[in-house]
Amino acid sequence: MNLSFQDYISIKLHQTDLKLTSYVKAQLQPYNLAPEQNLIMMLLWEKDGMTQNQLAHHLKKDKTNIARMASNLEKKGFIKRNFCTEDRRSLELYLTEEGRELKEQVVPVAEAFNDAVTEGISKEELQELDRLLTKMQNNIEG
Amino acid sequence: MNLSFQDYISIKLHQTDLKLTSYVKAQLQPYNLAPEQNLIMMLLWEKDGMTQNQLAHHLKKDKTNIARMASNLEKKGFIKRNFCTEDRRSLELYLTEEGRELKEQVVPVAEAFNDAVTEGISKEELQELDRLLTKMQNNIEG
DNA sequence: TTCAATTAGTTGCTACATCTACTATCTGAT
DNA sequence: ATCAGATAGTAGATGTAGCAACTAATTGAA
Repeated sequence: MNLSFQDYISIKLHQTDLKLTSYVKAQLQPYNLAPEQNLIMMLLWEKDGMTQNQLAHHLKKDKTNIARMASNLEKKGFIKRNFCTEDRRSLELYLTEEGRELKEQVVPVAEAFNDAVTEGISKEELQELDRLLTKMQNNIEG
Repeated sequence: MNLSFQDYISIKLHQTDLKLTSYVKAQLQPYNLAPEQNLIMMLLWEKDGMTQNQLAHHLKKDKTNIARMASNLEKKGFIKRNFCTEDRRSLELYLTEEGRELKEQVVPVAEAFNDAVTEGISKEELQELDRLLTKMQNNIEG
C-alpha cells in the first residue's frame, strides 16, 4: 500500500505534541518553569511532601527524569528535598514559600492554555479523542 | 473549575506520543536507526539528494536538529553529505548503498507499527482524530 | 540475625528539540 | 563592482526522555 509520509497518524500526533509543548513552554518561560517541571509543581500544589518515586509513578516517567527535574526545581528555589525519616533512601519534596506562591500565577496559565487548545472542541469530541488515544496506547501494550 | 491532572488532553497526548515513540524506538533498534533518524531516511528513500534545509521544512524541525541527525546518519554510513555546486552553503544528502538497502528492512517495520497502532480503529475514526489534532494545532497558531 | 534480593536515588550515556550566536556564502540594490 | 542583508549550516546551552550501572538503605527468608 506504500504509505506516504503524512499518512502515519503517529507522526501527526508527534508533531501536535511538539507544537503544544513548545507553546506551553513559551507561556511558562516568564515564571522560570519548564513544561515538565510544571507538572511536578502541579502535583506538589495538590499534595506536598511526595517522594520522587511517587512522582515518577504519577507522571509515568523514569525516576532518572524526576530526579533531575527535582534537582533543577531545587536549584531554582521552588522546592526543598528532605530525606524521609522512615525510609532514609527516599527524598520527599516540599514546596518553598516561593514555590507555593508560584501557584497563583501558573495555574491560570495552565488553564488558559487548556482552554485555548480545546477551543471549539466539544466535550463529546474530547471524550472521543481521549478514547482513541487510549486505544492506540493499548494497541501497543505487551 | 480546578482541573485535575488527568483532565488535560495535552498531557494525555504527550503520554501517548511518548509511548508510541518508545515502542517504535525498540522496533528500529535492530537496524541501528533512531525514530527521528528514520524519518529522514524515509524522505530520502522517496527522494534522494535533498538538502538539510529542505528536510527541515518537510519535517517541520529546527535546522540544528537536522544537521545533527544527518551527521549521525553519515557516521553510521547510511548517507553521504555533499556540498551543492550551485550553492556551496547547502549540503545535499545522498543514500549510500547500505542506506539504500535498509529500506527493504525498515519500511515493513514502519508499516507494521502503523498497523499495530491503528488496529481496531476505523478509517472514519482516524480521519476524526486527524481533524481534531489539526484543530488543536490551529487553535494555538498566532 | 544475617545475608540475598529489592528498592530509592544518582551518574553517565544517547537521542531529541529548540534557542542564540556564529561562519561562510549568496543575492540584490546601488 | 561592492557591500548590506538574507540564507545554510555548525556549535553551545538547556530541557526533556529513558536505559544501564552504580550506591545506599531496607526487607525478608533461611
